[in-house]
This record gives sequence, structure tokens and C-alpha cells, in this order.
Amino acid sequence: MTSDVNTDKVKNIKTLTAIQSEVESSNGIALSVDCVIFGFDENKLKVLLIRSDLKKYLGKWSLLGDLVRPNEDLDAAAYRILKQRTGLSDVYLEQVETFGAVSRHPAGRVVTVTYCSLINVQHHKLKILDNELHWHDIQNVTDLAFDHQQIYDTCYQRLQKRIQEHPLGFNLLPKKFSLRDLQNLYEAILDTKMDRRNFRKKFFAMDFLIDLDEMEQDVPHRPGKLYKFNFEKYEKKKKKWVGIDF
Amino acid sequence: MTSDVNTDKVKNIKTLTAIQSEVESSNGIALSVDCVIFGFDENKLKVLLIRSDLKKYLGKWSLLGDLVRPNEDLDAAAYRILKQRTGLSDVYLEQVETFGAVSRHPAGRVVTVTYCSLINVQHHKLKILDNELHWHDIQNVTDLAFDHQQIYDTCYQRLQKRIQEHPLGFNLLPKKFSLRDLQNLYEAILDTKMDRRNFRKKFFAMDFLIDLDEMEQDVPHRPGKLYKFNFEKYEKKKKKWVGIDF
DNA sequence: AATTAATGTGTTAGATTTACACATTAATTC
DNA sequence: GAATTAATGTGTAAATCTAACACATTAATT
Repeated sequence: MTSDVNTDKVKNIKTLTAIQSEVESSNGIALSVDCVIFGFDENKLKVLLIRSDLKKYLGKWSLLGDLVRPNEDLDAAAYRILKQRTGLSDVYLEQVETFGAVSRHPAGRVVTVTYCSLINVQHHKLKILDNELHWHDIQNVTDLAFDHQQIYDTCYQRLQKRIQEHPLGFNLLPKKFSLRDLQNLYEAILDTKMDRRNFRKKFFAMDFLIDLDEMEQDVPHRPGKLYKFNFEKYEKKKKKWVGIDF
Repeated sequence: MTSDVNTDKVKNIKTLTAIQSEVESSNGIALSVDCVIFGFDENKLKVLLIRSDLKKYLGKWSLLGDLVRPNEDLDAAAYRILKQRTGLSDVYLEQVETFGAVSRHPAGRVVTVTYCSLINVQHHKLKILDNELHWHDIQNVTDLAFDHQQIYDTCYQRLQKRIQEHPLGFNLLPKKFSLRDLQNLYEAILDTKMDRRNFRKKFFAMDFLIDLDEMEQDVPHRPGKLYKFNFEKYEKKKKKWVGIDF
């Protein structure tokens, strides 16, 4: 790792100076978006972080973000960041929460709208050649720059909640996956172990998995069947709600 | 009702002109908060709305909101609006979502952070003397100004979801309530009918209700017992999570 | 004293969740 | 190529939760 923390290798990403001048010139509140980008690889949940380019946070990791442009919708700004950093468009993206404590940013008053994104690491592996941009294991995400630790924690909790109630997880997996892959994903995100038999029963009972009549290749044991998720059927049949439970 | 839509009876609420000048002078993005304030009265869920003070939306109702001040946290801005409009502090308040479509506000680029609040109508009944500020039945909330219909719908859906998983409802009830009151509340918010016996069984099984050994007064039938919610016990015992279910 | 309109309680069938055990398969090893 | 290994794949029984449903009780009213 280099310590050249002011490098700006990706075009159109604003530097500290740009943020400062924007905040000062506006004489008001600047608005940014920050993205918590999750991926899943080697049966581990990962998050994409970049070195902070602020001296105050030298060496610390931070989320990917940028100022919102004057004529840009919030979602569009988040998509722009994703596209710039991962090369991917057409990915899952959801707004989570807006953080606006007065002193959260050293350059001035910057309110940030945060997004959670889930991407399939396979699809863009080759795009990340930048030393300053890195996939981090979930376990090692501590002490981020700014208030990014709090933002990250919030987004991770949101992910844990949402993945139990919506079929988000498939955005993190290859198109074809085994039930073991799926269970590994859930175990990684929820940080728990589940019973293999009950897990399968659960998903088969939902009846949203399409059996592809294909088998895993190149596994050092009995290969499992491959499935894909039936999003069309899910959209038609999804639950209205559950019941009182707290 | 008067059509004097530019009246500004509450001090410190910015007018259209103020917003316009703020947006123009900032040469960037203005930030506001909007509050969806729910109340419960006469067994109906209500929402507090005010007449829009913009000519474009003459006669339409809108949410309560204001620009965020340069040195004000987002939550503080939302609390300020609540306090100004209802006289209440110490109320339930939760950030829901931020809306920032480029053309959502006629005065320029205004991004708004929206909050959902639940208040006990009994506690402040006397404060609302302003004709332009009104409790609306949930059923009659249509065609709001700006993008406030979308914001309201989002907050109402969030409320429906959250009340099933967290003890939010008690913020809308008197301190002492009967199980019938509680069921009426749930039925109003979720827009459904529930079986009285199963509803009681559910809440008794949770074991978070404290029997006050008091009875309803002045009811034209057999009075029911009064209860309060045991927040301390809830905080200690609340669920970690549920399971995969979609 | 009879009527009314609620509250308060219990049971049963069905569905869901949990815990748990054994047969099967393909790759690997000997 | 037979034995071994390390997975996948399936089934069942107990316990819990949910949903549907009926009758006795109470206080106010007639």
C-alpha cells in the first residue's frame, strides 16, 4: 500500500479542495452521497472501501462517495459513484439513511445520503486495479474515517434485516448457485449457523427456486444441483405482511 | 377556510420568499426536513397537515417542514418543527427517507429529509387553533402539494411495517389504555380487522403489559381493565431477529 | 328484574419451526 | 477398481405458534 492518499485516479471524483470550495461558496449546506457496497466472495461478505484523501484521516478507510451535482437526482448520484468505481450499472441499490450532524465533515457542513448496494464480485473482478480501493472482510471493518463507521454499521444492520424479508441475497451470488452457496451467504451476512436440512426445506417451500438441471463443476466432493431465483414469480406472490411480533 | 395561503402565523417558519432567496444565494442545494406527524383520536389514525403557502399549490395540503439551519443537526430541525407546531417535545421521531428529485420543489433545488412522528393527540389538543393546520383522517389524505403525497405514502407504509415489529403504537395512546383501545389502534393503522381473542392472547403472551388494576370510566358498557406498556422489560427482552421469510 | 353491549377466557385443528439421522453420490486415495 | 471421504439429498417427530371459533361474565341501561 502506498501512502499517497491524495491521488485521484478516477475521473470526476471531487477532491477535498473541491468539496471545501463548494461548501464555502455555497454559504450553506453541501450534499453528498455515500455508498456501502457489499460483495460476497470466498464465502465471506465483503465491503468496498477506499483510502481517505483527507489528511485528518490519513491512512483510514472510507466509503465511496461524492458531492451531489446541482442537476442530479440522489439515486443518480449513487449510481454514478457505483459505475465509476465498479464499472457496474444495473445493480441493486437502496437508500438507507441520511447523516447530517453539524460537524461530521472537516471541510464544512456536508450532509450525506447513504446507499446500500449489493454486487456480484464475479462480474467486475478485473476493474479493481487501484491499490487505494479494496474489498474488506466484514470482520475487519473498524475505525473508518469521518462518521463512516456509524454509516457502515447502519447499512449492515439494514442488510441483515432486509435479507431476511426480501430476496436481496441473489444480487450477491452468481446467476447459477447451489443451495450450499445460498446458505453460506445467509450464514455470512447474519453471522450465524443454520441447519442445512431446515434451510433447504424453507427455500423449497417458498417455491421460488428454479432447478436448472445442472451440477456444480470442479468441486472436490459430490456436486450439488444449481438453481436460479424466480424473480417473476416472487413479484407476483410476495407476502403482504406478517403479524404483530416484538 | 380562508384562501390566504401566504399567512405565516407561526414564528420562525420560512416563507416561499425566504426559501427562494436561500436557494438562489447558495448557488447549490438547499436542505429541508418534512415531518409526517401521526395522531390517533376517536379510533381513527390522523395526520397533521398545513395549507401550502405556495401559489402553485394553492388550496392543497402539505406536510410540516422547514429549511435546516446551517448549524442545526437534522434531527434537531425535525424536533424544532414538531415543537413549533404541536408544542410537544419528547415525542417519537424517526427518520424515514430523503427525497431529492431535481424538480421536486418549484423554488429551486430543495432536498428534503423526511421524518415520521407519532404523538398522543390528548396531550396537545389545545395547541391547534390555527385554521391552516389540521388533523386529517388517513382516508382523506390525497393530492398533497409538492411530492408530499409520495412522502406521506412512504411514511405510512413504514409506520405499518414498524408497528408490527416494535412497540411504537403506545406513543399514540394515552398512558393508560384498554386492550380494546390497543386493538382499535392496530386495526386503524393496519386497516384490517383482528380477532379479539387472538389479539389479547398475543399481547398477554408477550408479557409486556402491566395490569394497572384500574377500570375504564364513563363507558356505556362493561368497563375494561387498563394497562400500560412495560418499556423497561421490552428493552431487556426484545427479539434479536426472526428468520428468513419472504 | 330483564336487557344490552361490551369484556374476559379456552379449546381445537392446522401450520410452522426445530431438532435430529441416515442413505446417496462423485471425487479421491490406496 | 475397491475403499474412503466429504459432501449432497431426503424424512420424521415433537414442540411451538397461528387461526378459527363459543360461551360465561359484568356493569350500565331500560
